[in-house]
Amino acid sequence: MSDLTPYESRLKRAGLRLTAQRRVILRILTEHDDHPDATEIHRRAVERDPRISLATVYRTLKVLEETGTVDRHAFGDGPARFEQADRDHHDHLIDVDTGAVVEFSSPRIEELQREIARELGYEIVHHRLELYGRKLKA
Amino acid sequence: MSDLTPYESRLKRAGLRLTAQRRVILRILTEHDDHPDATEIHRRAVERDPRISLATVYRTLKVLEETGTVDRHAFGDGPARFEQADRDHHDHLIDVDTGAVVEFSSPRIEELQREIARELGYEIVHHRLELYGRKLKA
DNA sequence: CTCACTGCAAACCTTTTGCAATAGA
DNA sequence: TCTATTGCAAAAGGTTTGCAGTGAG
Repeated sequence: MSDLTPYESRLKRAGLRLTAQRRVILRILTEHDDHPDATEIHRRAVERDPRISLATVYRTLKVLEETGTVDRHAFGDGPARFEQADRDHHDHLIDVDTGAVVEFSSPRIEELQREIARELGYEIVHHRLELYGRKLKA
Repeated sequence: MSDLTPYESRLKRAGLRLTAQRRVILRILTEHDDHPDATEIHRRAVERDPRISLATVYRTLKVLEETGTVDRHAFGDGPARFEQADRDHHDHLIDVDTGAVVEFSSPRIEELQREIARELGYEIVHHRLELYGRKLKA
């Protein structure tokens, strides 16, 4: 009851059960900080506990998304990809050749976005900014 | 041979056949300027020519995308949505309550994007900027 | 002891594809 | 005529769901 990670205690606070499967999935999302899709998360999860089904991975990801623990992204048109949510806000640059994801943030752009939305009569709920680029020759 | 719209002659220039189905789909995309998905385009197409299949709509959209005639968007996580490409570049603000799409453009943001990419060692191939917002009380 | 959660398999939704028939050029 | 394009139906890929069984609290 006492050796809970911040993520685990957040689940409990939300009134959700802390199952073995959820523990494993949480650990996968917090240990690496890449952007795996559900299948990849399932693959990693099964290594640690072969009883975890893909359906549970999807259900858990949905729950974690709803409690604000993970962010869901849809880069390009492939499957959704996930990352833990708690860190600083950032956007993504995706290498079109390799699929690599580089994170960045620009307070100036954020500010311009709010400005534009306000001019159009809107308040921003969330946004999506993705740059798709190719590595420059050095 | 002479009464072709700019879009139709562009197809011919690309060495593609100008079929009745493609004419209808082109007309749907140029007449309205909303952002319909493939099913909606098919629905509108069948009103004009019941022989058009959904498969053809998808194939045509792919061809039109490749020739730079339409842009494909993936707002939120639903089906892809399409619009004609030829107009000025712009980004989208999506009303989270109604699904309405407002277009805007910001040269300043574009410039900042290029700047950021360059700093990270990348050249931008394309980008996606979507604001999801809620109408302000007036 | 309860009912939230799980695994399994089937269903779903969007999009793509193989194949034989059709129709632009 | 020649082959790009089409319709149909089946398949593919990602994600969700119904149901009966399991396990966290």
